[in-house]
Amino acid sequence: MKVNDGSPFPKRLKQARTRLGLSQQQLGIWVEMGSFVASTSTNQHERDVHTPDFKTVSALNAVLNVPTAFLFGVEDDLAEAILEFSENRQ
Amino acid sequence: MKVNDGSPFPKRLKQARTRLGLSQQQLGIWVEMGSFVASTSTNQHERDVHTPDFKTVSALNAVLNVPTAFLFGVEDDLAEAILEFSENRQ
DNA sequence: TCACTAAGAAAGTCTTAGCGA
DNA sequence: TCGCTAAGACTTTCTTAGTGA
Repeated sequence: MKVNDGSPFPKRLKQARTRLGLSQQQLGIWVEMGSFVASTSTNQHERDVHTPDFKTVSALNAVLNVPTAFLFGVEDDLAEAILEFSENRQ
Repeated sequence: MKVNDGSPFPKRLKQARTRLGLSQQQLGIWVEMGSFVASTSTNQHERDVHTPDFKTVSALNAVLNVPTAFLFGVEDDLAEAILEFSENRQ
C-alpha cells in the first residue's frame, strides 16, 4: 500500500490512540514489544507512509479497544456507529 | 500481509461477490479493467494469499456496494450491522 | 468458463539511525 | 520526550502463464 492512498486507517489509528492519551512510542511498545521500532513504526502507520499487516492491526485493536472495522471505516458516522455497536455489546 | 493471518477480508470479499452472483473474473474485470489479471488477482485475495492495496479495496467497495468497514469486520454480527447501517442511509 | 496455482518481476513494509521542537 | 524522516534490508503483492473440473 502506497503513501496517501485514501485509506481511513491512519486517521482512525491516530483517533483511537489520542483518545487513550498514548504516545506513538507507547502504543508501539505495547503492540510490538520492540522499543526501538515502536515510535517509527506507529508514526509511519499514522502518516500513511504504509499500512501494517493484519497481525499488527489485531494487536492494535486489542490495545486500543476498538473493532477492526472501525479502523477501516471511511465515513465518520459509520465509524461512530461501529464504536457504539461494540460498546453496547460488551 | 502473509497467507492466512486471520484477516476477515477474504471471507467478506467472497461473501459480497457471491451475493451479487459475480464470478471472480467478472469482479476483477470491473474493478481492475485487466481481463488477464482479474481472475488470478481476485482469487488470491479471496483465498488470503495476499491482500490488495487500498485503491483496489475502494474499487471493490464501489462494485460490491458495501462499505470498506464491512470487508474488515471480524465479527459476523458487526459486519451485518455495518451493512444495515449503510443500506438505511442510502 | 469456472476456481485455482507457481514463480519471477515489481512494489510494498520494516528496521536502523538519526533529525528538530 | 515528543513527532517525525531517509534509506537500505527485507517481505509482500502483482503479473504472466498455465493447470484441472
